[in-house]
Formats: sequence, structure tokens, C-alpha cells
Amino acid sequence: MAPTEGEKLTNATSTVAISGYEGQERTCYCGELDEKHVGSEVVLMGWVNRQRDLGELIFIDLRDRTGMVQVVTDHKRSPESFRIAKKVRSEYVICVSGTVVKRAPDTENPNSSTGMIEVMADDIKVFNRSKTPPFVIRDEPEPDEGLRMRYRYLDLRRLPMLRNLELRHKATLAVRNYLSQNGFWEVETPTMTKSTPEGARDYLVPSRLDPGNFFALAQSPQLFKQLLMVSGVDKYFQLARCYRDEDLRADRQPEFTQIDIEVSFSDEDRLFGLIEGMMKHLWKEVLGVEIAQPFPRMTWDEAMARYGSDKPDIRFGMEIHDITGVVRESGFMVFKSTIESKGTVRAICAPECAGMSRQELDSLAAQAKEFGAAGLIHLAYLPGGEVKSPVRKHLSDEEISGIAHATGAKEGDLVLIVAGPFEVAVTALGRVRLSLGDELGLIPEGKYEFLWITEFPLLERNEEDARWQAAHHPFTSPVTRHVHLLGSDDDSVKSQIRARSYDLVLNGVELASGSVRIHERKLQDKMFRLLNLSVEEAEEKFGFLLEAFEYGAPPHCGIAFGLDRLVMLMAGAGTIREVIAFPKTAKATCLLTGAPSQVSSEQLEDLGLSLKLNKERKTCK
RNA sequence: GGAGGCGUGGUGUAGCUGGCCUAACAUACGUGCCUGUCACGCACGAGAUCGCGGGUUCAAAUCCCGUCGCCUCCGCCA
Repeated sequence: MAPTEGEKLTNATSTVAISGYEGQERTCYCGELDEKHVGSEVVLMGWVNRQRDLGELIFIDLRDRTGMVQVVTDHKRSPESFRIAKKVRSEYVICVSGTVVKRAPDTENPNSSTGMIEVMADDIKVFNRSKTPPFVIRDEPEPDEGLRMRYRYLDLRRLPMLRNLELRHKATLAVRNYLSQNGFWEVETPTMTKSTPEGARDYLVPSRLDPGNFFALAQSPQLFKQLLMVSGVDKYFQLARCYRDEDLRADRQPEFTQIDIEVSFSDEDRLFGLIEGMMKHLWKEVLGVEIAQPFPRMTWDEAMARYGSDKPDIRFGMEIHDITGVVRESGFMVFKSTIESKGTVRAICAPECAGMSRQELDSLAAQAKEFGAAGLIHLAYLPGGEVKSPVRKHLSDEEISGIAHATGAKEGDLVLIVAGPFEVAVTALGRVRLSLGDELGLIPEGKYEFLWITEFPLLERNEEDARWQAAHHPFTSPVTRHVHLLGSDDDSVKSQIRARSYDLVLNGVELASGSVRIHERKLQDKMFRLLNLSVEEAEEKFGFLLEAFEYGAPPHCGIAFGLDRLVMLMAGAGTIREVIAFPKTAKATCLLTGAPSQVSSEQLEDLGLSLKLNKERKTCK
């Protein structure tokens, strides 16, 4: 029964359609109610979070996506609603009509945002009953993640999960508004497209009308967005679904969303300004947080040298130091032979860790080895001036003090050293740095440290088939000062060429990645030669794009954000699964739907496919 | 492809150096009582062949092998 008398609330969050069902009109959401509404008649619809039956008095915590409010039923005031409330159980879907009243002074609940008021029920209608759910819908503790996935619709009913979905909505809306206000058009591109041999493994879609041929699900809209630049779209963006058939991680799903952006007649400085503005807008609109601009920039070479990572977490120090010069003349064989074989010796200083136990040191050494280091040497600068180390006797006093000077180590500190090839030494120390930073509590919470990493290597060595390939993609421009090196056959020269590519890093997470593209055919041909791609191969793989470039391609550049990671960081979540409504498991399955699953032989027949599986697996149903 | 962690009533955990385990605790669930609870309380009750398969043993939740599922990391992710 809808209230017809008294002051009626209008729905605060919706200006057009007010929810209603069979004559009942919802007046507001549970979480919106506060003392301002005292005296109002309200109609609420939602789920029973909990019913507390005190005999002659029953409380119901009613929950919807905004929060909870306490409903009271008194057998004298409304015998009928009292009778219904008696039988109501958790997760029943009900409609409550009643009056908002201020709670008596000693019955207020300061732990609830609606705890100053409650709703005296005049009428309760049960829309639906519920089986006892497989887990209780509450914030903590979380049930096993497999169970959450299996019953994701119940997991999402938990308010922290609804908050995450809301946050994601607000973030994407803010992105769309910002880019639109800056002259960008959102253009959709195909998800079913042409398989490209470079890059990640493709998800394939067989063609029924062209049996034997396959589409690939787009790994990104890369080629299409460059075509749109040739088309004169000028400023493009898209919230694009992308698909990559690679193994999963906490921050990687096989299908994910990119904020894909491309601009004509632009360059790094202009694009960075645009993106920094977008981040500022996002943080302000969605989190209410001001972030400092401009973001610092660091070349890839500098990031590797100082942090041993191309996505450094700069929320704390403990940087890597080069101590090669200090130990160049060392009698210690490990240092000597490393330096002779053109390696390097690097160190970090862990503050106040001189007393670290053997077990902790072993664990750090194990981590360093996992990333290729031959070992991890430690020097404990003990209070009093003594230095304790397994290699103490191999090092001179000058070396000991030189290392302290180079790393800034003081008495009570621990210096950790890796000797080896540059990338091995710094990445191993980079990992040790991160794990120590975490263990020592050096990483501040609630801080957002953005950082641009620029000038990545243009090429990288594929160890499997010993050839050079594009580190970003084959259309990435080299930096102007290195263009003349493109013709070189020398591997060491090739490894030194830097690209006009960049990443945006936030708190040690790669948020976005992009580059200035090659728009001149001549330079592109040079690039293909460098990649050992013949004209024919390039033609077969990207012919349509190269052809497009013959008809007047503007200079252009772009960037793509991992939306899931962005929202994850904004939500303070530990994995992107927390901000994806229906995520996949680590084995890329969906526990809710059971996908992937077998298909009928008729479906295969239509597609001209037959299965050939080993290991006695059943072919189809 | 590789390494590790976890798997015990519906849920979250304890037990896991083999035996008083006829598996404990909390919570959820059912019934009853209770007019100010909000983690309501109290009483009673039901609920588990300890992921699955095999082995060792007089005896296995516990040890061993295999397997499945979930998670984390390496490889992989232009």
C-alpha cells in the first residue's frame, strides 16, 4: 500500500523514473535516510540483512545498494506487519512502508550512518523469499573466493562490492565526460578482427560463412585507432574490451577493458598534459582527492638504474646505487670477475636492518636468485663501527667505507649487493627493494605517486627464436636522436635504440602505455627491415594499415589505460577481480556459468571443425 | 611449462610432531522464550564418511604418492 497522506519523499537519486512495483512506489533508498527525514512517510524496497526478534518487538535491517536502515515493527502499531516480520528471514526481498522516526536517545547506533533514525513499519510486503544463502552477506570475513565466484550475484550484494561497481561506473563516466569536453569522440571498433601473429596469443572465433577461416578477438584497438587518425577523426577514445589468451595474474584477466586514446597532430608534452588533467579530474570527481601536477618523468634507463624496474614504486626511497667504481680494484673474486666481464655491482641500503636474522637474509637471497642473481651479498654496519659480513675478509677497509659512502649506509644499516650483468643486478635488487619496503612498512598508505616512464628500448631480443622484435609494437617511433641508428646490424647498437614510448605508473603499477607512432612510410620501412620483416610479410600482416598510410597519415600518438587496474587502485583493492563484476579464475574459467564448455557436434559441424584431443578427453557431448 | 600456499558441518577456523577425534570453536540454520535490539540474548536441536583416489600402519583429518579445485609468483602478457 503506497502512502497517500503526509509528506512524501521524492526519490533523491533519480530525477525521472521512480522505482515501483505493482502499485508500490519506492520513495528513497535505505542508505539515504537521516534525521532530515524524520516524520516522512517512506516506501523502501530491498533485502533483509538481518531480523532480530525480541518477542513483542522485531527489528529488520533492510539493505539496498546504498546501505542499511533499521525497520521496527510493533505488534500494537501494526499487527499485520508484525506477523509478517516474524516470518521474514535473511535475504527475503521486501517492501516496507512506514514513518521515519528519531530514535530514543539511548537507542541510537553511532556505528551506522542511519543510526539516528529508524522506520516504524506500517506495512510489509514480501516480494520474494530466499533460500538460506551459501554464505552470509556481510563485509567480513570474506568466504573462499571460489565460492564467491560461484555465487557472484550474492557476493556482489555485499556493500563493499556494490561500492566497487559504483566507483567503476563513476570513473568511466568521469573519463567519458572529461575526454568529451576536450573534443574527443568515442568510436567503436570491431572486437572480431584479423589475427595478428605478433603479440599475445589470440582468442579465435571460427567463421561459419567461411569455414576454415577465423576471426581473432581484438587484443586491442591499436590498428583501428590509427586508421581513425588517417580518417581525420583527430581525437579518438574508446572504453574497449580487449582479449588476450595468456596466463592470468592478480592484475591480469583474459578479457579486460582499456581506455584507448589516440590524437593527431600531437606529441608527448601535449598528450601528457591531457592525461594528467584526466587523472586530476578522475581523482577529484570520484575520490574527492587533489593530486599534484605535473607528474614527474623518468627515462626507462634511469628507472632501471635507480629502482630496477620499469614501473617503480616511488612512494619510498631505498634506491639502488652503483658501487662498481668503489670495488673496481677489489681483490674479491666475485666483484673482480663480474667487472672484467663487463658486469656491474649494485647495492641498496636497508635502514636499521643490520640486526636482520639469518633466516630473513636467506629469504631475501632466495628472491634475488629467483630473478637471476647469482647471490645476494650483505654487509651489516653494526653500531660501534664493526662490519659483519660473510665476505668481510675479502674487502679492504677503504672498500667498506666506500660502499657506505656510496649507499648512504650508517651504523645500524644493512647493505645488500648484487654483482652481475646490468639488468640482472638491478632487477634482482629492485625486487628485494620492494619486498623489504613492504616488510619494513616503508610504503605509505593512501598516497598516490604518479610517474611517467619514457624512452623505452625500441627493440627487445626474443630469446626463443633469437631475433629482435618491437618492444611496444612495430609502429612506434624511435627517438629522433636515434633514427640514424636504425640501419645498424650491430646487436649492441640495436639494444641502445630508444623509442618515443611511455608508460604511466602509479604506486608501482603500470597504468597506461603508449607511444608516438611512425607516420612516414620511409621510416616504417626502415623499422620493418630492422625487425627482419620482409616487405611481403609486412604486407600480409599489416598491409591494410600500410596502405592507409599512403593516403595522407597525420602525425599521431596515443595511449591506452588498463581500466581495471585504474579502478583497482582507486578502490584500494588487491586484485582487479574486486572491480570486475564477473571475473574469470586463474585458469580462465567462469565458475558461475561454467564457461568454457563443450559444444554440440552440430555446432562444430556448422563451423567445419572437428576436435582432435589427446589424453582421452571427451570430444563433444 | 615451472614453483609455492590453501582445501575439515552451510560459512570462517582449530586440530594436522599418527591413537583419549565417537572431530572442537564461532557463526549461520531450525524450534521455543524474550518490548529497544543493532555481532540481540537465553534454551534446545539438526548438521562433517576431514576435496577425491590409492598406499603405509594394529590405527590416518594427521604420514607418503597421485589427482582435482581455488589463490600467489616465475615464464608468458607486441
